Amino acid sequence: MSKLAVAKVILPIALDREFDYSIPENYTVHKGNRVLVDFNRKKRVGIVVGKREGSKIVKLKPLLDILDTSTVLSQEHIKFGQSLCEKYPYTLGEFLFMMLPSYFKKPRKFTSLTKEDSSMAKEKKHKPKVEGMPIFVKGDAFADRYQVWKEYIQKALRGGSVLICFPQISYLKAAKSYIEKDFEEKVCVIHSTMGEKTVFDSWKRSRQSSIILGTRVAAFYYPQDLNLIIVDEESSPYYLQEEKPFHHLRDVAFMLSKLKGSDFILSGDFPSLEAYKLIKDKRVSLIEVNKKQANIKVINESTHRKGQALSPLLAELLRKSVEDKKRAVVIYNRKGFGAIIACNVCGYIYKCQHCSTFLKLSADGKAGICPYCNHQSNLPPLCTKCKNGYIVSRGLGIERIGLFIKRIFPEVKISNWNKKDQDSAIVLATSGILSVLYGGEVFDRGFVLGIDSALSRLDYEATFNAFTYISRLSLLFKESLFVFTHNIDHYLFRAIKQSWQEFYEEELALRKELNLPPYGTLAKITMREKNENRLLKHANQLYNKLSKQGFDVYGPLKEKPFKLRDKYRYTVIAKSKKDTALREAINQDIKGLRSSYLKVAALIR
DNA sequence: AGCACGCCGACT
DNA sequence: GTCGGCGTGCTC
Repeated sequence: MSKLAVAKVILPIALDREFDYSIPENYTVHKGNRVLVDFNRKKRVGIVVGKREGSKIVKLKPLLDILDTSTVLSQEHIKFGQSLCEKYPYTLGEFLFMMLPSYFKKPRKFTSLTKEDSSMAKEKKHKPKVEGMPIFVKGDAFADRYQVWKEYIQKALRGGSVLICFPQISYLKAAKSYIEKDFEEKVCVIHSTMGEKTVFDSWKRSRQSSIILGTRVAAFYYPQDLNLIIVDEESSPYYLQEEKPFHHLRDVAFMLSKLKGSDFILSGDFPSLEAYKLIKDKRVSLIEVNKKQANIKVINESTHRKGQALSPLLAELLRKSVEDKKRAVVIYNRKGFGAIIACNVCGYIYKCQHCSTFLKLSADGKAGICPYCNHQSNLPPLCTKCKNGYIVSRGLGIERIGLFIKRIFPEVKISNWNKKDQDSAIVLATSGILSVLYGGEVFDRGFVLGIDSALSRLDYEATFNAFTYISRLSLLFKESLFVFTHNIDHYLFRAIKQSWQEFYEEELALRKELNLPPYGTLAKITMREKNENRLLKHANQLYNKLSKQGFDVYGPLKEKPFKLRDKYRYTVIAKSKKDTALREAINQDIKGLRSSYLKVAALIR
């Protein structure tokens, strides 16, 4: 065997394998460098994760180019990627390329700009952590939580950088204005809608002693001198990435803080059950600031017919609010006029050609648009079925509710929450209004509609999510929040009158009994393919495999929507007390199922 | 994952 | 003939 210098290269594909390439004699390569290689007759950007002498492969291709003069990913980044692979059934290639701004995914040369950059390569040890245990900062308003963080941020900045994650861009923007008042020159913003060049510039700026404000993608771009991680609105469902590589930011941030030895702060108005359990088990300490007394009133509508234009009880309460000269907010969590489009004569409902979904009216009102695949279809002037009627938007959206209200109160000023009209007596809102919690704006009375449909979802987190949704909304109102339901016996409506801890304890007990997270591990495996029957066969196969291995298995269940972009989708759910056993089994089982027509994705938590 | 290659049934 | 769906194997 010749003593040939060989680089082990990882490529951004769903193959958990490294590929050997020979290093030409005049090249110097380091671990963490990006390189250009010929892979399967195509030029691709890869990352060098190791070197060796010689290879088992006889016909090695050479590296075509070294793209970085300084290492873009440290050894520690690679290690972090490897630990992510252990936790989630995805490849090192998929995770490593998440740690790089997309600017680096193209074969662009990158030259180290400042001498500070070289500190990345040296991987020097940074300051030891300040706190012992992670903390949870619980506070209703962002401003209150931030006051607690501030001291930690100042301390951490002395020896390095701070990463603060927000679930949504609207929250991030609201928080940015606060934080910039204190740390203006240090703030860098990174989120996924920013555009390649802007992310790249922020990434460069954030390599040393900065405060990175970002959405969940920013955690993967962490700098070498990271000293403190803060996850705000920690219980937000936006932290769960529902496409591959699936992950939950809370877990990713936790792993990162352990790896870096950095301080860790979870924060929010209401913790997730996962965080609450950590607090309960004394693995996270709780700091509670400025608790507001919520005033929630449940309105029983069970004596009224469902589907009425506007609930008479709501109309009555709104009239009273207007009379009392109070500012009322009507909250319904669906944007636009309605959910579907249909013929006004024969009632035919228009569906997407590629999905089992109903089309909704596009924003300009001229086309039918699929809410899942975004496919647009032109609307015929007359209904294609009966050739007799017009196509109209049907179903309920916040704008239609607004029309109903306008009809009852023609002289009252009504506006949308995100418009500037600050003096409206009635404000229309979707859940987006929660971002004003960051600004601290307060209305008088709130009216929540449509909570029943959130509760009817087949989802073990539905009640918990509805609880935090209502509790959070209640913080916006000086007087009270009215919640309308046809389902008054649901335990949620008893729970929201108790203290949050009581509800959390009850919900935890339920999870424990059912072996659900945070007590057990839950895996949701979704499979999709064009042929419905064959897909069902495959889904049953997976079901049998998992149940033979002794896991609690459910399904196959039809995903919603069942057909998406011309592919049918089934889900199999598996539960286990043994976390690693389940993860390993799924890793194995889905490998055996992969083929060119069957796509498998697994969400494990 | 992507893609080339090869097999086979369907159809102008 | 040839087009397209789909199984298999390979990537340093």
